[in-house]
Amino acid sequence: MSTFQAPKGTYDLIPPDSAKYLAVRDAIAAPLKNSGYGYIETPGFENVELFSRGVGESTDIVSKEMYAFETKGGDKLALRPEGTASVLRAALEANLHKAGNLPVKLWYSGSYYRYERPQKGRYRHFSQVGAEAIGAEDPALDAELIILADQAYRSLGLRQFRILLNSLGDKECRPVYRDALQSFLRGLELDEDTRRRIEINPLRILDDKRQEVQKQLVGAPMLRDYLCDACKAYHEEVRELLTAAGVEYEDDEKLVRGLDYYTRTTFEFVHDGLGSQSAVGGGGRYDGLSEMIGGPALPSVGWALGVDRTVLALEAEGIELELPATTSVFAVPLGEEARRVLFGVVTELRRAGVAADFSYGGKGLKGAMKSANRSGARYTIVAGERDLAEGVIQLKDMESGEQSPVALADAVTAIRERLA
RNA sequence: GUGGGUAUAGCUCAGAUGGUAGAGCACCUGGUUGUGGUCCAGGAUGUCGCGGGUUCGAGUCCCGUUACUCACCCCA
Repeated sequence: MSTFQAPKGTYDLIPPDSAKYLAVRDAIAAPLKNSGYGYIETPGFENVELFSRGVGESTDIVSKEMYAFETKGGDKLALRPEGTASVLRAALEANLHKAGNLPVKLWYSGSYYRYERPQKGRYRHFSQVGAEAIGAEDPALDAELIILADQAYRSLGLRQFRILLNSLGDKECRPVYRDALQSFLRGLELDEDTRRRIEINPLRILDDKRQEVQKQLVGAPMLRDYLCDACKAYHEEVRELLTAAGVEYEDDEKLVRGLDYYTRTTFEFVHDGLGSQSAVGGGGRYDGLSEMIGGPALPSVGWALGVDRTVLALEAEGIELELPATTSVFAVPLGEEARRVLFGVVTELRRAGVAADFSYGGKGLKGAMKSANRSGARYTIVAGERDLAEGVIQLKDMESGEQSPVALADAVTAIRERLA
């Protein structure tokens, strides 16, 4: 313990748990890499205006939770609270949409920042893997993304997650619904904060978790009844494609996302073993976002999955990922000469692609063997004066405890054969 | 931002009614002067979150404070 500790709402990823995070990121990315998505990396901070216009001034993310600051040069920046606006900005800036190959499909992995009260599954610095398909209006694209997320979760062994699906309508039909909903909500008994939300983001009130609120929402106008024919047909096609792919989902008319840019298809992946922060991933279509940030019309769809929450979900289901042992061979030297010789063998092994480690710090044999054991290595190589005089090193199988001499000259080859 | 809970060894936690601390695991040493994991024997470890108060005496009671945590809210 030093004088300092990680700031509120943040945590350090340390071994051995950190290996799980790497594995989860890889597992989520794998289906994307396999489906035409290219990797993109954008800065950790952006012009604050990108988020206030893109994500929406009315959202909590922008109005209350953004780490915004001014630089010495007077630029107004913000740590990114989400990925979609940045990725779209970068794609537009690089003119990826003009290369004549729409949709532009991108995936990313990184850290995001929101100033919130921390709790289980909710941190001020969190990690997401995301995917965006920019510049095409095609229900198959919406379906593809949902299917790929489903595939990612299943490849990790997760089973107890649900996919919630809804359509938010488009710029034709949503405003009509919004008016109807507002009229309805204004007649209810609600607290001040919620009343304010009627005016800025009425749809959000639908998924308020408080029972006294939910009771009053009985009989509220439902978006489904207001969807225009185009939105209805589009949504129906997404549903059919998912069903044909064998992906199970639940229609949830109250599913609303907290970012203003979403239109039409919207979905959320929830896990019931996580307590309050049950959404492990979410996304949807954002056909208007490009124009909102000054670009051309580019209908797009995307999602982001929370790495931290996915790890929590794995723990909730009691899933242990099968992670390969980090070290295959551990070297234990006895004496100075052996130290030089075995260090050379370790270097050769590593160059040959074998995960090898060495007993550093001049430990005694007993302590060095203990380190060998803790490393998880399948084999330990031991050598002292006696062995070197005979031109051999001892190769010990840590599982069986059996040990046999191997000629030093072809030790690397012999070890590789054993490991194969 | 609002409400609840918790804070004791590296970790997980026990310490009724106030009498200055304990377990399990982990760790270290030895049994094995060239062998880990198992087994046996032994050992070290704490400003009891921090500050103040009550008391002859506070890990225990009271006040404050900080951190953590869960829920609301929000969302990945």
